[in-house]
Amino acid sequence: MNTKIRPLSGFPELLPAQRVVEQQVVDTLRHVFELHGFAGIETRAVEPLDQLLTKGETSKEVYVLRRLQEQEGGKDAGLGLHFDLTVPFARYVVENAGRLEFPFRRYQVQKVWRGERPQDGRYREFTQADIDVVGRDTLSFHHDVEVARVMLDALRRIDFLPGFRLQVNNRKLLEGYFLGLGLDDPAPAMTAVDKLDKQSPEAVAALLVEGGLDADLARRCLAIAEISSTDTSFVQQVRDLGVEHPLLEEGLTELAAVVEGCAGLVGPRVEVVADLRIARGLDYYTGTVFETRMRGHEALGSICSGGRYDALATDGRTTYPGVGISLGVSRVLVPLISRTGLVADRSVPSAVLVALVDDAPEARAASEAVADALRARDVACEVSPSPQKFGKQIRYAERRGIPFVWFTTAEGGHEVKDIRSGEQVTADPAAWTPPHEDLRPQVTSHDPQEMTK
RNA sequence: GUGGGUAUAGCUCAGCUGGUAGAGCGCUGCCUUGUGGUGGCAGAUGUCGCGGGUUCAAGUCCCGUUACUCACCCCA
Repeated sequence: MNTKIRPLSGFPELLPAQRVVEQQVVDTLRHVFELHGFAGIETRAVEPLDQLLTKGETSKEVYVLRRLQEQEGGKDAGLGLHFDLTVPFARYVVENAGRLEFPFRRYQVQKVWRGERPQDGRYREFTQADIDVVGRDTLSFHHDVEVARVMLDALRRIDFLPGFRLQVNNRKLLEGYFLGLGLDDPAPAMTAVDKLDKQSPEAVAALLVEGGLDADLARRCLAIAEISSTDTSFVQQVRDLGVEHPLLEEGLTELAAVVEGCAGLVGPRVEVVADLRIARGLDYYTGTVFETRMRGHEALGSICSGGRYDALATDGRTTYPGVGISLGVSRVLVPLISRTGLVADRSVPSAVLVALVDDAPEARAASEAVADALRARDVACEVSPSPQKFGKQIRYAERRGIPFVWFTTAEGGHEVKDIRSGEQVTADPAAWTPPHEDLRPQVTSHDPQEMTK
């Protein structure tokens, strides 16, 4: 074994049959995003460091750019690889505000980089798929509902993935509740409540008491976090806690609207729940917040998150409020691929291998002519690399998952063989087409139970 | 950044209290002189992560190191 060449932790790479899965996911996302009228953009991979760090405390996670052949007095410092797509997008909006139409709706599928310690489902280089809607000065609330609906629509169409549970909350609701309880600063209570996912209520309550709350108040803070419902019944449950505050009312109304607005997309693979624990660590969220769990893989954490941010982008005079949601493409796929063996049924696009009779140039030309005739009708195919025995050529196809092998007979006739069934029939290169399902690589869930669980 | 685990063939792994390396799968060839898959036969492949130490002798014990991995933190 060559010890010098090893995988780099946190930088996943896929084999061709696995890459097909990722490509199909991205294709579907793009298709659905465009169906909903979102325009695609791509931003540069690097941003000025100060821009990247406006988001807060994550400075250590940014990869700083440095040239290996640095000139004297080189001034490359100050650039870093972006660690999400929201911050570069906010910069892009401000930079191009004069040339964009608002509200501006865009999708963006790109690699991002984070210097965190890698783990299952956590990578240092990974792909995110974002959709956001940004307004100038104001942005209607109904876009909060819209981005959730678009993402759910996309996810439910990727039918080889397990089911999802979208968990929604609203920061106004939490903040209003905590203010209504009499807390001076609701922020610590919000981050504490967010930890209920991993820590026991007792531990979180202890955290709050450490922060200066008395035990009873801490308990009341946690009371709201225990509430969740797949319909709007959470509203009454919150009211029963007997806390009043205008912000709380606003949050309740908005959250109820998101739950109701997404109801039409709920189905066997899509669940929507108002979960009042969800607060999100990032501090720029101001209203709606989303997290998403993948059924059977809850330990991965949220695979799709986002929310409302009222002031992420500003040029000092104008602010551009937005709402968006971000799917961790790598977080969804890489664990699925390695755990359940999710792959396409072939490692090449070819639906047909055109066999080669002998080494003569005319033989290759004849096979290429067949291949070109097939390609003219969008049938992906390739000519056999060498005129081995037909058994070997068939095996070449089989190894790659190519379903059909094309033979030209000595008399100039044509036959095509389905190597799965062994059936071989005469065929016309100018007319024959494989069944629709064999035209492109197919992805099927390795474990069908995953989908219906 | 903090703490634990692991490192042997392409892959998954075995190797007991130290005696110079194995299995399954995969791969190559032949049985099968131009139609694969099943079956039979034959075959190839390892600086046992790296460096040092103990020992007559180290894959095995000790130290260091690197990588991978899991948990915390944080997040997609």
